[in-house]
Amino acid sequence: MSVASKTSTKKRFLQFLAHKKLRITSQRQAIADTVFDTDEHFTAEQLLEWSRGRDKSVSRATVYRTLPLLTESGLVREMDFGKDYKFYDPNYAEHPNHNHLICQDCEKIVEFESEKIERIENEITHKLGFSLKSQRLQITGTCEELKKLGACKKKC
Amino acid sequence: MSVASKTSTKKRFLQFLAHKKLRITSQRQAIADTVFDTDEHFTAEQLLEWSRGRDKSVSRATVYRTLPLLTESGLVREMDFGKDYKFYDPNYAEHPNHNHLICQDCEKIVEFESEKIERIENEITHKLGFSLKSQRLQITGTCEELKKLGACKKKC
DNA sequence: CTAGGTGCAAAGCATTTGCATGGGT
DNA sequence: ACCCATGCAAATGCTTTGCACCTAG
Repeated sequence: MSVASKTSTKKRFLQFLAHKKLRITSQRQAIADTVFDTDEHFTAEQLLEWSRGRDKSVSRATVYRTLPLLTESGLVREMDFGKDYKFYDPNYAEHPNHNHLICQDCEKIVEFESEKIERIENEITHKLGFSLKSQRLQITGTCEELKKLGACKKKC
Repeated sequence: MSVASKTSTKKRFLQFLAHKKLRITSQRQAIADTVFDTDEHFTAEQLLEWSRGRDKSVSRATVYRTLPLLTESGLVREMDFGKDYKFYDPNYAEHPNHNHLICQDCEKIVEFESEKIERIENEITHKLGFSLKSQRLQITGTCEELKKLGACKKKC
């Protein structure tokens, strides 16, 4: 994602705060800077660590109190990959319908989009009498081909 | 699901235990009876409660120690609907590729299958250099049509 | 000024685990 | 008999919260 779009995503978050009449504190700015400066999925603990790198005064409590604001704004999405802790994905602002493919060996995560799947999902949802609000598709696989190419960096 | 198929699913679990040279205790039987006697998704706490209805001697620890065996057998699947606790789905023995549609208002859950989506998932996974092992698709929506028909029983 | 925000530490809560006892095989 | 499985209760680890102080607006 471009630097410009990331910057504007951060701006959108600050606007979200303003709209809810919430204060723009230095801690919230450090957290927002961190979140919208990366494409990576992160945990609360990582977000704390990275944010403290920018502003020592960020506490664990503030990180946990800010995460719901981030997801509520629609710019970050909570993800569950079956671990004890949650992951957060900062790429929903630009790609609200993207999906995840996870390698069960090396835990590499690839994001992808599919208009075809979106269309079928809408069809089915409608046929069952619902209106689609959001969707999550998670595929688990093994990156055998990537292994051959030497592109799977970790445990493969 | 028919009574007969549920009975045979339970048998498959007992065979799974035998195959792993694990003991068939009264507690494990009570838990298996409970799990394979329902089509409903359940939590660890519910499973404990229901199992104790059959056998007072079932403890919370045993339930938590049995759940991994159930998922490992492939007959039950761990689900995450974004709550603090996990749900378990006992319908994977018969429909290993089914998906979930959840009403965000009343939390009603509908299961569905789609060959088309399965095909596209396989295509994409292959194109990205992976072999598909499993998939989870979860759609969140509102059951407006069900509301009109009066079929949405809860908060709608 | 002043209500909302923060850090700290304690609390919560689902899940896991150590240990002594019990029961399949 | 052997030793895996169990119940109990304590421990774990992520997340939440109460409280007194602080600070953005």
